[in-house]
Amino acid sequence: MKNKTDRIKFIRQVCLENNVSSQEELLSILKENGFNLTQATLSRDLKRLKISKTLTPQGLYRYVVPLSTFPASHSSEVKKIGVNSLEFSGHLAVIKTKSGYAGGIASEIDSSSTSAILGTVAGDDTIIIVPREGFSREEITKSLTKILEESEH
Amino acid sequence: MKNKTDRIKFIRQVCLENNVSSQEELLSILKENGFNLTQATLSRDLKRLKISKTLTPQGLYRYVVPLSTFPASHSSEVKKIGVNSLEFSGHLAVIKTKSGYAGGIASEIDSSSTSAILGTVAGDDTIIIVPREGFSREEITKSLTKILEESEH
DNA sequence: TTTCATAATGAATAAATATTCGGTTTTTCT
DNA sequence: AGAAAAACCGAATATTTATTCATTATGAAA
Repeated sequence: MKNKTDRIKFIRQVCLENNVSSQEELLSILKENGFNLTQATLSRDLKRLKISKTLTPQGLYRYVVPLSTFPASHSSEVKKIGVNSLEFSGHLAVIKTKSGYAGGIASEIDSSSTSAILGTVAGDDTIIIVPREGFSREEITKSLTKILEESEH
Repeated sequence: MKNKTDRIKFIRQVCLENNVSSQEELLSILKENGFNLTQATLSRDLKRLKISKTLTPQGLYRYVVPLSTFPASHSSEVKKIGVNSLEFSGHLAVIKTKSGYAGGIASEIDSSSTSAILGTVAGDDTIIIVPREGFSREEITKSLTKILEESEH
């Protein structure tokens, strides 16, 4: 019996690589691969992954993985080298960095694809961060902290 | 009694402007506006429009109109290569692109001289778009869709 | 106009998906 | 460790959505 993390990853993988069109179908694939669960759990997993059924241009149904989902992890409290400050203005967040660091750090943020952050643009020592609507400053801060920690090793 | 074409247009409009989360809800909006139909027909209409229920980052369900089904001046259904998504946050719009494409696409937007868009800045895979005051999200979406389609040949 | 084909639609139903409920396990906090 | 809280999950169920079936409208061709 495999654990939840593996299952979630596997579901994501299957939806990326195959053309799954219903939960029943996905469920049987999962069972073939040794994951034992019910449709109820699968429905919840899909919700966690924000995977939803959409229509292809051909009019077929298909589960698609949004770009912004990622496997979560835990945090301590280290701070990224090069980052000087994080401050909010209106609904934007701004990170000030050492000169020349902005681009590199911004791309780490981009590649983390946390759902809290819609996108970033960087100058030389400044990163403008556009949060997704509905996320609080606290949530944004948490996400950023986590990202900047994780990239530290 | 209004006709099918009007109804379809209206459905798209409502899904763009409101946060509809079920067919029942949409149905009652339609009825309030003089459209008389059943859930069966609505389901078919949504399928025609390729509108599907997706999950917001907050975990709420919502019907969304795909970028590619907007009525364009030239109705090529082609979506701009490199563009992954368009989303709004506050009064800004953000386009996510394939890595490295943001600059090129942003300059196409800049040179389009649409009155709806004040300016853009681009990172590596993100374009932040600053709309002109007084333009709705829908108008911005339409403008962008048109620009990205037109630049396709 | 009549005929034939096609599209549109609603009622009923099937199919698919989300959630509630209760029990269990896991994590967190002291 | 032990209590409290939170996460997890299946069974059953509620809800939501797609489709089938039958009927009526629409339109094109003879």
